[in-house]
Amino acid sequence: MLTKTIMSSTDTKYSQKTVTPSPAKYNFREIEAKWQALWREAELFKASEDPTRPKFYGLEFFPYPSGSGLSVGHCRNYIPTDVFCRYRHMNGDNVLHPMGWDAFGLPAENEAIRRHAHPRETVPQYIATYKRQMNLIGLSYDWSREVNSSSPDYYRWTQWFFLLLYRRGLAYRSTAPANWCPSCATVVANEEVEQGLHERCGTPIEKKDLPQWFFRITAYADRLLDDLDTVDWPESIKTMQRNWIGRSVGVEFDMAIEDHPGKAMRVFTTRVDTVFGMSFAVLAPEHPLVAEITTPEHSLEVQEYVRQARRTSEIDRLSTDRQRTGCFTGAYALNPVNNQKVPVFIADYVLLSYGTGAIMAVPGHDTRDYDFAKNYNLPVTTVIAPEGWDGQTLDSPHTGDGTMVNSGAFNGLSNAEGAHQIADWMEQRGIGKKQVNYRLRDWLISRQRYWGAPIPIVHCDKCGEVAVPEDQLPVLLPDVENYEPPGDGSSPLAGIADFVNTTCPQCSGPARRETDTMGGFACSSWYFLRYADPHNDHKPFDPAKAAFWLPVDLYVGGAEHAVMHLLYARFWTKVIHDAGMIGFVEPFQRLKNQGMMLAPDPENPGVMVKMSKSKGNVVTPDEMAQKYGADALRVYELFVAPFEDTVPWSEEGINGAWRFLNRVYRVIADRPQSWVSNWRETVREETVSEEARALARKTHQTIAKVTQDVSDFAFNTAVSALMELTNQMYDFVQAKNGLDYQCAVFSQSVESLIMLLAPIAPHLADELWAMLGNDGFTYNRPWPQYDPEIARADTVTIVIQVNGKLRDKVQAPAETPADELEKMARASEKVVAALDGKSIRKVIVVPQKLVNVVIG
RNA sequence: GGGCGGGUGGCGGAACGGUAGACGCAGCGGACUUAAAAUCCGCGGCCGCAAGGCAUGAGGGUUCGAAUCCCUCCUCGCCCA
Repeated sequence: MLTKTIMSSTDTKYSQKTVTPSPAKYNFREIEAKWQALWREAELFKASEDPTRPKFYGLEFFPYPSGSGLSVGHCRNYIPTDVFCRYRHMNGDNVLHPMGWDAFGLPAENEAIRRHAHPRETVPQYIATYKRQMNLIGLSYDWSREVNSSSPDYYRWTQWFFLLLYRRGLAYRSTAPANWCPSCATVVANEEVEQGLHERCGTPIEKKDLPQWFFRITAYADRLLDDLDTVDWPESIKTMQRNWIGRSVGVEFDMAIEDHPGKAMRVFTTRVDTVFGMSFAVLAPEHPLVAEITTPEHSLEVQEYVRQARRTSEIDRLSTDRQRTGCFTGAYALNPVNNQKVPVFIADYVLLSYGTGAIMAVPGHDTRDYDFAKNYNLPVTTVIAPEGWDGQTLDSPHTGDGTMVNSGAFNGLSNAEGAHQIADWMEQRGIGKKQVNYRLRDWLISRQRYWGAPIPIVHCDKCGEVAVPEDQLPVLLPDVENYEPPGDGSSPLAGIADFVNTTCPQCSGPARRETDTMGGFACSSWYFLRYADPHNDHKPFDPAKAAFWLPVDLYVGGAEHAVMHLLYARFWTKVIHDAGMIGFVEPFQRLKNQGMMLAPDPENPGVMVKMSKSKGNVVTPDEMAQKYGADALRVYELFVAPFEDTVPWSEEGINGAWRFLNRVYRVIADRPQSWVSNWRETVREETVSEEARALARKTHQTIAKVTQDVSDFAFNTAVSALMELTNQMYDFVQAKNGLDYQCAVFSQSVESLIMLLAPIAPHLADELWAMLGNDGFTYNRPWPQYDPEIARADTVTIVIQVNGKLRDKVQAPAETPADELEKMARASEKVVAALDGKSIRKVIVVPQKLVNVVIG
């Protein structure tokens, strides 16, 4: 009886209860250590830059090295990307596959504070662990290009890019209510707020007015949207980005306020086609106009409502299953298209931060307005008639398309056409203006934290805000013992006099340094460029080198970064392009998101949850490499499910992968004498027997299948094809009855299997290749090519159906013509039996596949 | 509430509109073994002695033929609210 226990990584002795694979003949520990050393010695994965060959740049998301190290869950990203890079190299590409560390930022700092250890100490330790684990599972990184975002020779250039954005008017400082995380004691970007909570620590986000640095990403909103059409990304990620940018086209217009000459409320609407159906108007409670237009008799009530709204989170305010509340201001506004007087309300479902913070309300055609109107007994007018409308007021809002009614001169038009005409008409008469609105806000980059790149700005009483000259970069992060955030909204750097006090680069007078640091997303917005030229002391990168390697051909990481990192990196890329440093506008050509790895939740038996240190259900690659080998871990992670799918961890599964590798090892290593290195010269004349032809056919089919599957990221079916080939090689060997033999056909299969397996289980592949007397690494061998002639089946099974139901099967030569197949089907006893007096109405023939006899 | 994905054996999963369940895990039977492990061979959706029938979340539709395409519904996951 096999039972599994998860061992701690320090426990090298197996308990009696664990699955203990017999070492058999496949000594993976020895083999893997040996080949990893040889690869390192040969600098095998150092990127070559041969201009006569194509380039391939494969990259994983910039990892933040955490104290818990890598789990087998993280490997679902690294292993497939590694397979792909190795595959491209065997196809003759110059391959760049670099790795580095997103070491600045909140996670590293918070972890350091929790452990009472300085990030300067902990980060290098964590990096060493990650690096050791990555090498342990055989990842093919060019470590000579390793970067670390917290190192001055890296963040010097992050600061350089900050100044580039600053010079181009894309970085600015402004005081605005910002998302404040009280637990992290810093402001954070919109993108880091999830359901009103800080996505890093789960603390409810508050609003705080502080002077903050922003990047003007909104200036690039249209390009960020449009260029999505040019990249090969999962459609879901593109949709998320489009939604996040949230472009909406509409009309902005002013409404005069009765008894307040000169005052107007400006509203934004995406449904100007419904403007004739306006029955009231709504201001956001925080709107500055509220105080000015509220009549004395409504003043108390309005003030109370505003207080309440300020206390309510945006999530609640926008929630659809909440009662729509509001409060009448006593004021009236004029609808400019028909001069109708409408009451002005405040309501918390209107947000000051979106559009103009004021809306026209059309209860006939908007659900929220409708709910509100019902609560406050406001009139509902139908202006877009659904098909077959009987002229009665509808008892639910009609939000779809229709024909315009009750809309003056525009009656009878389709609402789509009406929207255009009304917008034009309003523009002509100077009433309104077409306007594009975005949900996207500028990117808040300031952090009141220690562990980040200091913002390279100096504040001078005389000169104001002054950029630190480029030759004075980097602005070094001071080495201090105490870096806990003071919590009052100032940065820990603000308390360090040596850092703060400086001279103005312009007038040389006394000045103060900016004490905010940049959020971690700045570092990860350009690291993929640095890998092209990681040691450049004069520039962030040499444009020629960037032109050679970029854009990234394949970018692999978790879908959780769908918005933040990917949007920011795209933005910086466009800015760097506009500055003339690169020739492309999208950094990542092809994007892939791996699925999560789940593990049992120790607190809820039977429930699978994401593997995490806090849950205590982490399985490490170290344990698995020790027990089954890195190659088995790689095979298992590739085989278990499609790359994008979430899967549960299973130790039985990796045991199966290990068994497969043993079968591969034995089928080759048990009969080295059967290997003929010159099989190419004799293989044709040898494939005369049916079994030899079958093996040759299977081999070439497998080459075709694995090549296609790896290109498509369908690693699970690629592995299963290799298993099938291995099984058939055993069949072939058994047919040889254990005799000593030399065989070109078998050698062809052996070599193909080794090479197809090389990106997947590289240690074993190199070992087997060397065992057969060959020199060098499989990494440097050409990828096998298949011959469609040999791969083609010469006999096929033809399925015979009657009325679409399977009735019989016959074997036929692949090239049997359709009329011949039909004859065979009509002759089938099963067909004759099914006919039973009925007549054949039709016969469908699909050559090489089936015949369907339709009777009735 | 909206958007995007999924629902196929005991389990992970295969399947250009054309033999549903490849490959693997677990299971069962056998060989080898003093015994076990490992390995090897074989069996395996459900009902039925069989012929055959029923099967890809449920129900409709298109088609000679649907896991696959269309509609309605149920359900799970992710993202946005």
